Amino acid sequence: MKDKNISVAVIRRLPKYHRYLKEMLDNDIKRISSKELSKMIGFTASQIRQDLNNFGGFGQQGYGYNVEDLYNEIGKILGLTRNYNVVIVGAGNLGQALANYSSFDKLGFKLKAMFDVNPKLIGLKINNVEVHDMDKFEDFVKANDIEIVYICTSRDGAQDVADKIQKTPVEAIWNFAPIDLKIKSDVIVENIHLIDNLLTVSYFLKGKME
Amino acid sequence: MKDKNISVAVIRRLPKYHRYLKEMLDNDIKRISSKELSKMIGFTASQIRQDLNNFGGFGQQGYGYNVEDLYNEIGKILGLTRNYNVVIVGAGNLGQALANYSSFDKLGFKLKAMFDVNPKLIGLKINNVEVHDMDKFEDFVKANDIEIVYICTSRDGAQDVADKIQKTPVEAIWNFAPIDLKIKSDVIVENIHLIDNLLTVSYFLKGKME
DNA sequence: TAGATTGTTAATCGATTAACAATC
DNA sequence: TAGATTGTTAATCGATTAACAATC
Repeated sequence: MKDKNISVAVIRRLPKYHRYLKEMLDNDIKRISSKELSKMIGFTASQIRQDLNNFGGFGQQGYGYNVEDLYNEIGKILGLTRNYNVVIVGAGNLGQALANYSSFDKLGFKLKAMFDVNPKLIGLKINNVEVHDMDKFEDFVKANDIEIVYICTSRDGAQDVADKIQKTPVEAIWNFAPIDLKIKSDVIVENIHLIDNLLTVSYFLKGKME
Repeated sequence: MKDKNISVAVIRRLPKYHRYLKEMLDNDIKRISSKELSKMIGFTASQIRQDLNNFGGFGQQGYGYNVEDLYNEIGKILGLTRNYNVVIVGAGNLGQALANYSSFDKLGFKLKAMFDVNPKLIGLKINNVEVHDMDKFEDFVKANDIEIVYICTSRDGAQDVADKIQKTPVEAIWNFAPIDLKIKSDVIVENIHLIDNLLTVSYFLKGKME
């Protein structure tokens, strides 16, 4: 399975396929055609077939796709065949919210520790995971094979964290701070820019009003 | 300013322009050319000029763009010239995190109330905003000219909230539940699908490893 | 077998980039 | 004025959709 030259647009649709297939699986739906799936998921049948064929022929002419097989295949493509060690930096409300999401854990994203600079938070246990002093960050991350860091600090703290991360073997950052991190190494960065998203809401709202 | 037939791709870049221009403004940068901005923001100069010209000629040949003017113009395009009344449904960690973000407030998104079904949360005050019983939702929303609802419930509660919303004049939903809401009316829905985003992280991580 | 539906190629559409005349 | 940089048109590139032969 050589995932070469797959466009980002395709990749970003994969989790949605995964989500819908899981739902069908839970509802005991055994097979699905691109046409039926199209109706549910809102992509064209043609696009669905194109998307899936980037990774291999998972379907069968005249039949469609086996839901369970396709679900598993997409899981594999998304890297859900193993666990990932994770830490959260920033143990405020958002960090705590993420620490409490059991769905991340179920998918294999295993939270090993949280970090903060605030003495009031250090020592707390959130969902059985301890909040450590940020001083311990680099050592902990190196000693525990941490691969992904969720950055839940304020805007101002985020770049510092990114700089520290680049001195460790951490492979990926999931960034919630409203800033584009400057990264020299090949660390993967995926951003959740909440404000950017909220501003599109007001944009569309404004359009509706006119 | 008739924002007609502007593609969504353009719209989703606008908040990033807004963010960078704010930063320049804070750093007393008075003017910027598309070429310089390109270097900072990572879009091509050509794309920047194309994007901006969808909304009007904000620049000046031989000079570039006035940072403050452009910042204000983009703010206007994004609908940041007035306040929006907001409520949050779901007063758990995530709801509380959003309630505490002062940046939303500063941009004009004014949180008027929170709602939950959990008796332990009802009556609490988060950042001076009270958590009400979900029973009061419809009445409150109608009586207080609420335009945007942030849905921070679990997956299972979200569609119920969406159904309730459709019985009110609420115009837009910012949805954090991992589900695609079924909406019959023309309510705007903007999703933050955290899991979908996290799965792209594991996808790219997997690609790196190979 | 006949019907259904995929896999895949070709056509279309839209978005990005390049180029340059207009003009500050 | 000369240099710089926009606004805008044209060219290119990539993504989506349509079509249909292959085949289960």
